[in-house]
Amino acid sequence: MEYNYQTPRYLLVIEQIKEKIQSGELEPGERLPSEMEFSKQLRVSRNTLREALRILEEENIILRKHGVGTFVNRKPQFRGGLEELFSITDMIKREGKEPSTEWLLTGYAEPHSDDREELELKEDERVYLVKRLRKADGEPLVYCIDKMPERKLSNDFEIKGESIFEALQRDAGITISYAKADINTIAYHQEISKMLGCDRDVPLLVLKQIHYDLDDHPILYSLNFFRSDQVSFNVFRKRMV
Amino acid sequence: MEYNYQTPRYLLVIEQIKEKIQSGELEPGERLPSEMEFSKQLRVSRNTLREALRILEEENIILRKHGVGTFVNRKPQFRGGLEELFSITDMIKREGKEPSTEWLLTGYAEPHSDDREELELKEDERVYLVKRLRKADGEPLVYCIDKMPERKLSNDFEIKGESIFEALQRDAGITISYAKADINTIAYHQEISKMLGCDRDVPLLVLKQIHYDLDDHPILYSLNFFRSDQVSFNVFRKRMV
DNA sequence: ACGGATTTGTTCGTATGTATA
DNA sequence: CTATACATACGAACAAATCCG
Repeated sequence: MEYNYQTPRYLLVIEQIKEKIQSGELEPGERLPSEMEFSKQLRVSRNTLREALRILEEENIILRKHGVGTFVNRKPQFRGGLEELFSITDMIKREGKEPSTEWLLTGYAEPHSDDREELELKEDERVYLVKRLRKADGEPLVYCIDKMPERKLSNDFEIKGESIFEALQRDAGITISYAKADINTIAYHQEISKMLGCDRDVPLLVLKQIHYDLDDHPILYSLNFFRSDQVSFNVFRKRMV
Repeated sequence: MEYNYQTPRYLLVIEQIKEKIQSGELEPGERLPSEMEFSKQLRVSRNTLREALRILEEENIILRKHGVGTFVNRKPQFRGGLEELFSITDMIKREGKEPSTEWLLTGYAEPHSDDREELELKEDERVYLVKRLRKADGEPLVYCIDKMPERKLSNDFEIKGESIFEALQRDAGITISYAKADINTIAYHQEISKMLGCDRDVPLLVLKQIHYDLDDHPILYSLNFFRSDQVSFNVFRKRMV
């Protein structure tokens, strides 16, 4: 066989695969054909294909799993700027998707030790607890736990189908002014991962926030669990010298 | 046996376990005794112990793995504020630990397609590539990949043992002024997780940053992979109405 | 709990084109 | 032109991880 070394064959294979992804022939998350089959399709040796895959993996375009297969990487499509308190509703709308919320639980509950500390609760004070699953076009995206100190709320405080910020404003006359956010990640959570409908190998981004009112009192303690294959956060960072 | 129902027994068990963690008898990451054995130790039934564990898991103090065991959760000890461009060295020093850096690679390399886009590279332009492993008291904490466009640097540009910001300032007269940061997470990375010495179930926090100079030109493209059991990020978020 | 099938990971051997001294 | 080194390309065999009945 004669070779044309103007451009090496594995580079051509890389372009072919990228094109298949661009054109939608290979969708994010989808499995590529097995190396054996794919190499026949593309009319190159398995080794040449593997060299292409090696580079695509380095470029973070595909993900290879030993004994399982090779997959097109999903890129997070929802992005939230962290400088501002973003509304998850807006984040979803910005992507042209339809936001919806599944209300799992509302009502008073006993606080955990964390809650007591973060919300500066008094002895025996309960919290108003809200658990929600928020979706984009019906696909679960975030699981939200929100807690508010009982004493800050009116007796008949209730939330139904509206934003928590709005309910606090209307029912208790409280304006949220800022929040301290903490970002972390967990590998997998039995319940939460299941509710979000994501596999064992999709970690969750955890956004833990304490919201304060205009008088710097802690009002709202939020835990948000985002699907990390759908969401990323971004920040503008200034250099202070 | 007579019971004292002033406080239910499982709450006492919770306190006992928390105390063991506080006192250091149980260390973060350590496995608790099996439920059978532990319940004998604490002189309660396995069910009572399980009720305590259920709550501790809900409070995120322990982690239970089906068929494996129960573990004390590690709390991230290193925290980085995202508003400012923090130095990882400072982040480590702030915790009273000794920072050190293992230089894995420095030199020119071919850019990936991402690099080309983010750094606005010219055709055939290479990047100066730095790979480092940064440690606290000898323990790996972050794996860093940094890339700079060739054309912005002097011919004899070289980095050895100093900060990249300093080297850019000294050798190329470039001042980094701000950065756009993107936060995400990946479940596991064969090489990187191994280098950081963390298990399959510790995800990595990924901080992807593009740094700009005073003229808003992209100068430095950084990928930082943090051990998520050691590090968390925090931000102060203002409400814009 | 086990075995077999599938898939990726690794390492050989071999051959050819390109670049350089 | 030769000798050498290197990157590219193909094929084959085996190891290791995973999946499924």
